[in-house]
Amino acid sequence: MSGRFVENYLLFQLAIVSHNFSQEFHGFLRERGMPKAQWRILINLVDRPGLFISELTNNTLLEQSHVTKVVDQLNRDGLVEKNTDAADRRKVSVRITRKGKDIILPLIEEAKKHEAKSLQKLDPEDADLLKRLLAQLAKPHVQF
Amino acid sequence: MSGRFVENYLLFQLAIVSHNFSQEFHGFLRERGMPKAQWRILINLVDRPGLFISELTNNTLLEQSHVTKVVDQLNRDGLVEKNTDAADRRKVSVRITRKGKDIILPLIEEAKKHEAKSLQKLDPEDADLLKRLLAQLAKPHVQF
DNA sequence: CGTAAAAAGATGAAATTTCATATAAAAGAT
DNA sequence: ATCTTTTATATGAAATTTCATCTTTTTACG
Repeated sequence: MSGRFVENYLLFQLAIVSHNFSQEFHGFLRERGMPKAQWRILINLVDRPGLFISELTNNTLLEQSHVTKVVDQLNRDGLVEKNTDAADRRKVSVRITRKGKDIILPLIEEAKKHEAKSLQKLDPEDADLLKRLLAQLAKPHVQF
Repeated sequence: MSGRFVENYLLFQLAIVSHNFSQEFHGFLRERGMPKAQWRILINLVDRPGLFISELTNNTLLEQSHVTKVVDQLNRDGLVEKNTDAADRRKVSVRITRKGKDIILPLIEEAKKHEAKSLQKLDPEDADLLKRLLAQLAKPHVQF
């Protein structure tokens, strides 16, 4: 173990691993004309009845204004539809369309394959362990 | 465990955890006028005799042209200096200056504190385990 | 109620990041 | 040695992403 800060900075190591995997798959997506922001939004919508812009913002690691813009693009392309919420007319509910599903479902299958390949580097128990550790880290937020 | 793809997509969970931690600390850095790209470059330079642009590109998760631009900015601000390599005059060696160190070292102390706080969510053995798993995942690259 | 404060999204300008390509140097091939 | 290819970095335009702010709607409170 080196004395260098950067090599022992666990959160940077986490960023590296995450980034490397993401880049692999995002490159694949880009070739198919799907930027990562669209991907993240669509995989959140695919098996839910609809989410508000604010919920998408919380779940996609994107900025609110960015979500608004990408959702508008997806809407123009017919992959999602927007509806103002009847109960609270400030809120905008975003729902994936059939066309959107037809596009995203095959890509999700590819993502599963990619994930399986990626995790082959770990013993199966270790993969479960990693999942548990990540879940534990994900929960609260450190107040810095 | 839900049947929803996104909640079982380990590599996205990894992205979420990494992003959340990074955002916490990058927010802190931004308040001190240090964008994340500068931070990443400087922590790679701080305890090494000098790195080429290409090495920084490999170690910072940034694009080559982005590294060039940020290094130029750091150079203008006097935090690093650039020198063409004598042996291979295409290469540019980047070295942190005393001023750069004076700025980055206190921030690294803060990063260590932040990391320690973040990892308090895990048992110490689990933190070591996580580190091991990440190291294992970091090594090769899946050919997608 | 009526007004103030808070919350949800939208918007345009500014900043950042990427992409494609240019330049320059080194390495390889004939 | 000359020519070709590859490698390292730089550059400018384009695309993406963020920031600050605006509008609309809801909530809170006197």
